[in-house]
Order: sequence, then C-alpha cells, then structure tokens
Amino acid sequence: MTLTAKVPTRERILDAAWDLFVRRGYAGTTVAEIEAEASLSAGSGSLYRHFSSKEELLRAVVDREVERIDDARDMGPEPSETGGDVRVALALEFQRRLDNLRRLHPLIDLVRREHEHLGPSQQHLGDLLVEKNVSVRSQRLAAWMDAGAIPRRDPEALTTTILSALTGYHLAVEFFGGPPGGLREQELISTLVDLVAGT
Amino acid sequence: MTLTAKVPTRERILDAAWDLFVRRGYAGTTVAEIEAEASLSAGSGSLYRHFSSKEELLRAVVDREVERIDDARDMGPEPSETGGDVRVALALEFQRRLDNLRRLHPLIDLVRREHEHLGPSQQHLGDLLVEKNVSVRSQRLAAWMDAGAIPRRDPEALTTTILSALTGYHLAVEFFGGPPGGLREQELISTLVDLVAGT
DNA sequence: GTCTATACGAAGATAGAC
DNA sequence: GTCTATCTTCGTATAGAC
Repeated sequence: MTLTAKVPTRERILDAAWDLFVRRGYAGTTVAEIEAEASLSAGSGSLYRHFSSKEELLRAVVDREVERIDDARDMGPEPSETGGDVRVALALEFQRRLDNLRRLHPLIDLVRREHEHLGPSQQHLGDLLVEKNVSVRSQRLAAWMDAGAIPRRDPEALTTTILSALTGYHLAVEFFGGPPGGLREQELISTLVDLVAGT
Repeated sequence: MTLTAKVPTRERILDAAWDLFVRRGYAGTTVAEIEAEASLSAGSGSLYRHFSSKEELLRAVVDREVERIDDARDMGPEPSETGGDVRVALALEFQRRLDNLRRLHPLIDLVRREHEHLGPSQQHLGDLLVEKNVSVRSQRLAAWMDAGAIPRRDPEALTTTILSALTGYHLAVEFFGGPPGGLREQELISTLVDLVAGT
C-alpha cells in the first residue's frame, strides 16, 4: 500500500506559501521562493496559473487555516472524570486554552502582521478565538456558581478576564521569548485557579 | 517670543521615520517618503548623509523611543490619597497600567512587527515593560497582604498574573478592534479588583 | 499547465555639481 | 549637506513555446 496519492499543485503552493509566510512574512517572501518550495521552477510564474496575484494567495492561505481551526473546534473531553473537583477541572481548562493558543499562534501572528492585506478574515479570526469561547465557558462557570462550588460573580466578565490573562501570558512568552516575570505556566494556572475558586 | 528654533535634519528624519514606520511598517515605507516628510527632496538620497542605511535608521528610531520610555518611567503619584482604601488603590493602579499600554502601543507594535531587523532592542523593551514593573508592584501587594488588607498569596505570581490579564485585554482590543467578549475596561478592572481583594 | 525568457516598475543606494 | 540624475538590484507579473 504505497499510497503516494500525488498532491495537487494548488495544494502544494498553499502549503509552501503557508510555511514561508509564517517564517518570513508576506513582504519577505518572494513568489519565486514559493514556486521553488512547491517544486515548480523558481521565477517561472507558473504560480499565476493557480492564483491571480500574490495577495490573493495570502488570503487563500489564511482562509484555509481559519477553516481548519473551525473544524478542530473541540475543547477536549468534558472534565466530568475529574470527580467533580472544581480546582482540577479549572486547571485542565486553562491548560487546554494555553495549548490551543500555542497551536494557533502561527496563524494569529500571521494575521496580525499582515492584516493590511487581509480584510474581513481578521475580524472572523477574532470571533473564532474569543467570542464563541466566552459563551461556552461562561455557562460552565455559572453552573459551578449555582452549585456553590465557586464564589458568585458576573460569569461573562470573569470568563473574559481569565481569557485575557491566559492570552496575555501566552503573547508575552511568544513576544519576549520567555515567561513574563519568570512566571512558569503551572504557577499562572495555579494562581488563576486560586483567584477563581476564592481559596 | 517666536521661538522657532530650527530642528536639526537628523531629528526631522527620525520624526518622519517614526511616524511612517508606525503607520505603514518598515517594508511599506520608502526612503523617498521619509525624505519628503522630513522636508528633503524625495528620492534625493540626502537621508544617507545622516544614516548609512534604512535599517540603521529603523534601529535609531526604536532606540530613541525606548530611551523616552525609560525617562518617562513614572507610575504616577503614590495612591496614598485614597484614604487607604485598597480597592480604590488597586483600581487606580490597573487603570494606569492600561493607560500606559495604550500610550506605548505604537512602539510595542512596531518592535513586534519588525523584530527581525532589530536585534537586542526587543529584549530590552521586554525588560522595561515587564521585569522592572513586577518587583515594584509585588512589594506593594506584599505590604497589603502583611497588613491583612487582601488575602495572602505569592506576591510575584499574583502580580504577573494581573499584568498578563491587563496586557491580554489591551492587545485584544488593539488587535480585534474592540474589547474581547464585549467586556468594557471598567468591568475588567472591577473584576480584577474583586479577585485580588477576595471579595 | 509548466517551462524559458523577459517586460516593467519600485526602491535602496551612489556620483558629482553646487 | 542638499540637490539632480542615475545605477543597480530585485520582484511581480506576462508572453509564448511546448
């Protein structure tokens, strides 16, 4: 079963462009380099048989990645197997969010850097990353408040505040190459759990 | 007193480049445009009498702005006039941090976008924005814990967590053009105060 | 639909007069 | 130390053969 289904040229171009745009940025990547990485002759312009311009290619790349996120929208298995321990459930949820941010960072960074070429894809990404998350997580928190497991507060404000903290931590790590103030990931999670659970 | 002290050409170039790099990015700004904005002849290359290359100019621009931050390093007046109300003092401190982030955002954004051209300036900026802040703020929190005004926790972990939340909120606003989850600034501050004060 | 070859424009940088 | 003029390189995009 040497299943070497040959990848269509258009896909190879998208793969190559995604890789190069992430690593070197839009302006820092030439069409010739993309062609070479896609096993086309560098400088031949064969790319233009598949995309009408370099900018259209960028938009196609971003749109494809955003679609993939939407497909992969799972927050992992429900933490019911934590034996109902709120602190453990919270810690798992925060951990998953940080993992997700790490996984999505190349896309987030690309969209941020090249937003001038992108148009509506940017707001769309914002919706995917934040808005849809808030409602789901708020409901879970509200349920715990109702059950008396954590102190009662505004669930949506609390959710967004937590998401901001996790996002800010992640961006500081990526941006400055290390955790802000030397705070390790487990310490951040533990601090947030303490704050939310009101320990 | 028509004190029109004429600004040296080098300064005018730095001003022009700062403005254009922030608005259009490094690659999106041409040397000719910078010359025009600095009241030199566009395309003349007169800029090269003051800077040996476009990249050196970028580094000079960033370095000058980083210096200005360091000079302006004040967290505002001590909040002793709050009558010792911890909640008010905390809210003021968080508010000032958000104001500072807004004020510094053009520089943060520029360094982030063009870090490939910059070298050591980036880590330096990280130090200025985070590291030095953590120690000062941690001590203040520790004092309040000693006084029993807020629950006792690890002061440094708490400080960094709060700074992450404020930074994440700020970046989400700048990035997506609006507050994450519709959370207004005052709601974020109030939520953080509640969490820290253990209300 | 991929190739070779090239047109075309943009932009960084230099030369030399003043 | 600023100007006009120009060199040179590079990169997007197109033309036309196969």
